[in-house]
Amino acid sequence: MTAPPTSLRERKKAKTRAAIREHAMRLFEEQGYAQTTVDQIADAAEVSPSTFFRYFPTKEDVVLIDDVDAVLIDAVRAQPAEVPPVEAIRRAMRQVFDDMSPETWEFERRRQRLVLGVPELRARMLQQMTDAIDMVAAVIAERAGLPSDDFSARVTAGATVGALLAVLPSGGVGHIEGVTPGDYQRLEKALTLLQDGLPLG
Amino acid sequence: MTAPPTSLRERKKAKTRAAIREHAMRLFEEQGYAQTTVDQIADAAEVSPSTFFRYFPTKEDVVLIDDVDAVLIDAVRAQPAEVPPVEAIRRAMRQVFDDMSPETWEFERRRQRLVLGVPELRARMLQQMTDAIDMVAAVIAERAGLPSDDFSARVTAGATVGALLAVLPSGGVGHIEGVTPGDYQRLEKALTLLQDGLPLG
DNA sequence: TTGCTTTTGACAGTTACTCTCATTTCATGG
DNA sequence: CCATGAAATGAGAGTAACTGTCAAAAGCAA
Repeated sequence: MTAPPTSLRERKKAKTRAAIREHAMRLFEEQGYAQTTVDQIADAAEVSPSTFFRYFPTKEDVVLIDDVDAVLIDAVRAQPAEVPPVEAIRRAMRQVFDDMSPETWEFERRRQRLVLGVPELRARMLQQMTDAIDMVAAVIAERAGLPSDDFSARVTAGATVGALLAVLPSGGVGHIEGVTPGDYQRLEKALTLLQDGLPLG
Repeated sequence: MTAPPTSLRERKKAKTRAAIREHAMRLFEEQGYAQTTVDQIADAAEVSPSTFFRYFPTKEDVVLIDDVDAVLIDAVRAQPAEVPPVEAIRRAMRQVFDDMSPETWEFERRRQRLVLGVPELRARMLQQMTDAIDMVAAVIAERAGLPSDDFSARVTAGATVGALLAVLPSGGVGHIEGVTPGDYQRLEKALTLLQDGLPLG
């Protein structure tokens, strides 16, 4: 994915970053998000609290940094032009999920479980999702040769993301396990439903 | 809307609550959300900071308490059973907006402007919106005589809320004015589009 | 007025985050 | 290999959003 860092400095930075993230995730899982303080994370990762904030602007960001979205958008963009929008998104999704290494998959799973379980994180994830709507809308419009802020492209994007969102395991209920293969099937089914026309009117 | 409180105690509480909210909104508008401290709000409303937190669990909640959603859901539920879901939502929306007093409308406008302009608030508003998805899904299912967690009802609800969300003035862009009559027309147009079938495939 | 309950304010403590400054750690040209 | 500049780190002080406790004040009811 990312080009291997050359200098020693870069390598150290990457290591530190990874260490902070790993210990943070572990502690969150062990004791809960709210119960884990930044100081504890810093201690575990053997850095000072100052350094923690140099790597992640907020405690939330440790779990929220997401590199999947961008990849997905690119995959949509790469679909042949004659494929209609929702179908393109579906294919892109399958492609990205299939290409994901088991470790990445596992990591994403842990991340999702955490984020979905903590209301504050959930909220910020939704924010990312609206950003995703913007990007999806732009791609849909682009593929159709429309201006990037085209109204119906936005509505389509919104409906798509909303449909996907509705299918994600919702908080509160209790048994949150992150996105499982079963969830993935539900995601695809939701898109199919949207494509074939909802029972709306 | 709400039954007039009887005892002196109740009246005082309502007054205090209103005062805190009003001063908070004013200060937020004047100096910005982040620049306004809870202490300042408490000072302006002539209560102690302790009291502030007794009335509102967090600083965010001063602007986030929303009583429109519940009304909307009820309005949807009140539509005749033969009206298809998205159409029912559309009618309910029109009804609720039409019934809103000018003061309520103005207040909502100020509130929306604030919320949409501040990322943290925006995020939490989205959280409320997903709760709305849940409720909308339940109503849709209920109207169709399906179990309240029916899959296609959820997808429909998600797509609907997502479409509406996509049409709201997005942050970042700059000129946020809250929901205007123009925005309302856009909301209706989005629903029409969704009903008539999106250019999806 | 006299008790009882609710509301309030003062205060101390925790935690996430910000800023500043001195020290250490790496990179590099000689 | 070393001197010099740049970048990363740690320490510490400060702010602001909360939380919990306790005693004083205000409404209520007899």
